[in-house]
Amino acid sequence: MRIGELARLAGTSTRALRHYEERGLLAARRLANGYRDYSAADLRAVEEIRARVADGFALAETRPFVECLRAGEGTSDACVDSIEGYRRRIAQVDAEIARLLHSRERLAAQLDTACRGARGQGDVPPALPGCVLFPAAPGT
Amino acid sequence: MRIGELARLAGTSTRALRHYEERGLLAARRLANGYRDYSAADLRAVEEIRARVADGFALAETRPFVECLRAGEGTSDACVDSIEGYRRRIAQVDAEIARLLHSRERLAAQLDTACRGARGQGDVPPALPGCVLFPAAPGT
DNA sequence: GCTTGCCCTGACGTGCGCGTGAACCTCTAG
DNA sequence: CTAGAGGTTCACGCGCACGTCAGGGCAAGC
Repeated sequence: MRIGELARLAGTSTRALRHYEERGLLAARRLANGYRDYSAADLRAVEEIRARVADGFALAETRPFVECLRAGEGTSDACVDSIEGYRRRIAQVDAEIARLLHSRERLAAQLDTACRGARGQGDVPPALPGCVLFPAAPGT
Repeated sequence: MRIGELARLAGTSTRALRHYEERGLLAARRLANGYRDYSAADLRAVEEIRARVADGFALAETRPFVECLRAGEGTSDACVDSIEGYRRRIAQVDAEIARLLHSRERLAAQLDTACRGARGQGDVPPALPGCVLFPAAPGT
């Protein structure tokens, strides 16, 4: 198939596919007229890339998964490198979540004190806008 | 005080302070020789900016807080705009946390199936590296 | 006069995943 | 024959918070 069809099937853009090629993640055969020619395996590769990127992997970090695909024929995360990749990414995600939870606590505290001490610019209504009971962070 | 001292006191760089000025967040008097001259109020303003940025506010979004400082003399979040800012940011943080939690679930599932089905490149030891019991996400 | 340390104003570099033309070629249908 | 849809490479733009030169001036000690 050609680049437009692959882009549609993978739910992305032709520009992205060319970008993957520039980064060495995707190699296309060429037709006689110079057009890129992709196979079903390439579609799998692109889906793999998109899936990893959607979970926060950088493009370069998707390389082991793609190479594993090429080697393993069909399944993606059958390689040892993939396991390391998953673990590292999970650790990053956990760190980020922890950071955001702390940040949320600080923000909620600030909102609280702001609501108590707010004088406003001018008249402040008895019920301050946005100072209602506030739900907790997701996952807590 | 001059820019170097302010940067040290606020724990940031002179470049950052000039950047804040470019963005209209910080206005400095000038000495006869053209050097920037800052006051204690400016230090408070910079601390406010840094605190907001540390909690994920964009530079432009710190403006209401800084203006509130200038108006309110001393306290930061006494203005109505601040409350709106806190609420919006908390909503963003919650959305981001939710996104990361979903991502983490997918990653953990992937890691699990990878650990079960891993063939590896070559010999795979009985205990796969990185396939130990894995802790849950923070805050769950 | 020389060094040293601080300050000044531009203005480009960084990281990253593409978006968005420009200018051109290729195939197909009417 | 011609339009139109799709392909090609090249290369700049973007967002954002600064880092990092480059090329100067100012003040103080020796």
